[in-house]
Amino acid sequence: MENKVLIVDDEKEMRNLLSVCLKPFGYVIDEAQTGFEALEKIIGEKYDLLLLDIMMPTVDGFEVLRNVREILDKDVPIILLTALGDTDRIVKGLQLGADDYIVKPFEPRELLARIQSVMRRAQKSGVLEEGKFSLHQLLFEENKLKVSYREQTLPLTKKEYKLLLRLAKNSGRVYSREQLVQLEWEDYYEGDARTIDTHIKNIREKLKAVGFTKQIIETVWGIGYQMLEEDSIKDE
Amino acid sequence: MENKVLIVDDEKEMRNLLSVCLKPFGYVIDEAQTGFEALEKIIGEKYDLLLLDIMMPTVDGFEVLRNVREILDKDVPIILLTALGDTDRIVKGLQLGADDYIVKPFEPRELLARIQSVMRRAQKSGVLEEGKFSLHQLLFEENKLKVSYREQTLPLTKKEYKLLLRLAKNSGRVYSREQLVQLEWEDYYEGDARTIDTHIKNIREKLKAVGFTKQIIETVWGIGYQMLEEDSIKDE
DNA sequence: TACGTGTGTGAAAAATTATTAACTTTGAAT
DNA sequence: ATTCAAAGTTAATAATTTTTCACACACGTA
Repeated sequence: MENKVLIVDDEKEMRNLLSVCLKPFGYVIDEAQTGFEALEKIIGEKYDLLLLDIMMPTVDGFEVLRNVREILDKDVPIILLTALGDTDRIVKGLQLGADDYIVKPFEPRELLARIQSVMRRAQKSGVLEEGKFSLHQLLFEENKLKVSYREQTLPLTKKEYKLLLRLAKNSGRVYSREQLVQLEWEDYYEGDARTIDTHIKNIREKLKAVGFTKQIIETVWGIGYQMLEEDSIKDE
Repeated sequence: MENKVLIVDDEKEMRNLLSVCLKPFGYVIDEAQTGFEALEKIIGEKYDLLLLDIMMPTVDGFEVLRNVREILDKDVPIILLTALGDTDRIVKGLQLGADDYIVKPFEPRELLARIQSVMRRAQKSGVLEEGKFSLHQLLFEENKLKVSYREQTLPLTKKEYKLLLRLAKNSGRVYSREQLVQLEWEDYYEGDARTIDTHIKNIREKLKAVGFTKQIIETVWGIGYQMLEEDSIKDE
């Protein structure tokens, strides 16, 4: 597989140096001398990595970074080229969404290591989309411990979230209060299982608060609670 | 695909009735008259579903249920056959790990619906194994919001968990305090980003408390924090 | 319809978690 | 070696979450 790298730096020497370091490892190099040129190239082509000098005349690295992240290519890995000790710019760059930075002058070995690391991560992050699912129009994002309905996030507490997640992941299954308490609470729980009632109540309330009115958490009289299955026409 | 069902009931009539209900839908039926016989059969063969009468002489349904769940087949779907209004036994049964129950006398239509529902769930639950990963010998179980090291669960609070999860899922990436605060906290956060320091400290402490001594959360001086990548030999 | 339980609900109490602030230690740069 | 700023640490305070309790209400049964 061929990785295309765009080197953005106003100094020709630096571009050459980077280029020489990378070519032996099979990277396909493209260069831009100004921020403006870089943006043009990125519009025209899909790169696998950007090596971006911060300090350049007119359109500087931040400008490029911002444009790329906001419009052009939200996900391309970006490594900043910075001057030694310039922590202010590094922090700013990382905050703008750069993936990593490297200080000039750099060890070729380190450059390679960082590039590989960043690109490895970029590949993983595609898979990172897992853990999302939706049920009854509710969107569950497990990575963020977030449940939302039409863009509105439910402000769930930890226990509420766990409870709702379990019910959702096992929709259709009936749980007794005792089971829920044992399953979700660390270790063994001595107290009153009716604390579940209160949590259920609060969850239902928070659902209503975002405009979600369907009663998806059902009370099973004498037994406990269950979340309705997606397609269920209430049985019994 | 052929689904094998074991019907466990001491009354021949009931076994026949169930059998007649299910056969037309392609289920392959096997029967056991006693709890003991049921256990023998389950040892000898893999079933896709158990229909289990609770009240039987000698070895009752609970006994069978317990044995199956603890030793023989932890995951086979089990539907209890119970008498009307016998909520005590139903609750106990569900607590012992039954998936559902049906009261005698039952509607064939309902029986079928419940069977299908339970089996659909059983298939899903295989996929439910997602969201587990490990890093540096730490086991992350996103479904349970749990992180553990050698079977010991870290008693993390919600924010600690989120923080650790994010760092872990993006190991190698450096985050500034500001980024972490924005990413993990709902809405916008006005306060001091150094609250992150305290959280990091507490996480590190909890890691030590379970005997995990490697320093995987690194401080990047002047910038923020990062989790080491799995295989990284500390660069720079 | 009346009864005995099981559940919904609101608010107080208890417990836990998150943040802040002050102080100590560490690291980088001169 | 000295200095300054950043990070570690601790403890107090603030905020939130969780549990409990009491009472109202609903459900199934006689």
